[in-house]
Amino acid sequence: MRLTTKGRYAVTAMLDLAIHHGGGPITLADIAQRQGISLSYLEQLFARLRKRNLVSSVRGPGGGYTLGREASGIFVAQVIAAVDENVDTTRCGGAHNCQDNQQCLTHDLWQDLSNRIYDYLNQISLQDLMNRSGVQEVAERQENGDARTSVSLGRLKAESAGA
Amino acid sequence: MRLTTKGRYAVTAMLDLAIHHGGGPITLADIAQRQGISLSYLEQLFARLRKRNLVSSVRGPGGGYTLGREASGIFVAQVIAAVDENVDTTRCGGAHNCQDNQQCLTHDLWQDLSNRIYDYLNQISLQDLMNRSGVQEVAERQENGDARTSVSLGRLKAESAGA
DNA sequence: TACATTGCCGAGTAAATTAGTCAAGAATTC
DNA sequence: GAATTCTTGACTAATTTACTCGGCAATGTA
Repeated sequence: MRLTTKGRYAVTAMLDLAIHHGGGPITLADIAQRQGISLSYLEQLFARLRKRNLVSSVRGPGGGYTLGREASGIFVAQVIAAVDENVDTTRCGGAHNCQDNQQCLTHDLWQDLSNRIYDYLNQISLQDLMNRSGVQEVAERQENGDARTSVSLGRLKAESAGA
Repeated sequence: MRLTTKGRYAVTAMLDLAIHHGGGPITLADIAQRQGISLSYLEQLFARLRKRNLVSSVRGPGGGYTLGREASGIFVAQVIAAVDENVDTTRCGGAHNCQDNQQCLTHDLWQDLSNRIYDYLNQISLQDLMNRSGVQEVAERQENGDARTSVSLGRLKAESAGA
């Protein structure tokens, strides 16, 4: 399993979406501001999330993104896989041609590890994350705007969000 | 836990060392040839492994590397940590300042995952890997030279190894 | 003592990836 | 028709990876 900031950003953004779910679509600008992620970068990530039906979008004023299905049916592994495409730790990507068309010495080790990481992350849903102790507190702090100091706002123009 | 080819190379090389242990030091040139890793790159990795006392070296003709301690006392996590320095999946490296000096929304998730991966890899020794079913077969194939076709030999000059 | 062998070290580098920016356009609502 | 929001694609700076290259240091053997 490749674990990069790309995947982290995606999971964080999806969790933000899950937390603010219910009151209509959420704009990427909001997520960008709350989570301190560049808007343009989020756009790229959400393009991939949308292809996998993990989110659905509404255009126009009042538009934004909503979860593609309920939070309990979206798993962390799916989110990471959507943005990282490459989801294993082997050199060969599951094939056995890591070295000169043969299996390398440590192939099985990485294969096992990949499976374990995947299984772990594939059992944690966004709903599970929401229920965790720390998450609600952090979310509330973010809504109060306490964490929007040094955020890179990208091409965000109006700060009409009040706050 | 950062899992890159760098760490994979290191573990593979260490396992090669463990397999060929007992008959005096092993040269990096041998490992490079058997495992299809660039010699100069191996030198860099082994410099770090040596700093952590995972290997010890002997200079001069007949010299090379030996394991720093017995194979059952060297764990995969230690090898990866030695070459990758950065051994966690959080953005902040265990501190809680992932976002504007505050903890980001998914901090705990990555922290948990890091711990799990670490625990898993920290319980697997080189000896364990040697005992695995596939490893011996692959090692034998490599010793017969079956896998030295398209290897990049780096600055290896003489092929006096006689195959 | 010469020299061949091996490790040791630091600088440099091409390719890939990450983490973005920028600009234009399409759908939708007011 | 104007503002808002998603959609798409091209481009780019910084970083990391996976090396290469060259020279020096230690050591064994002739």
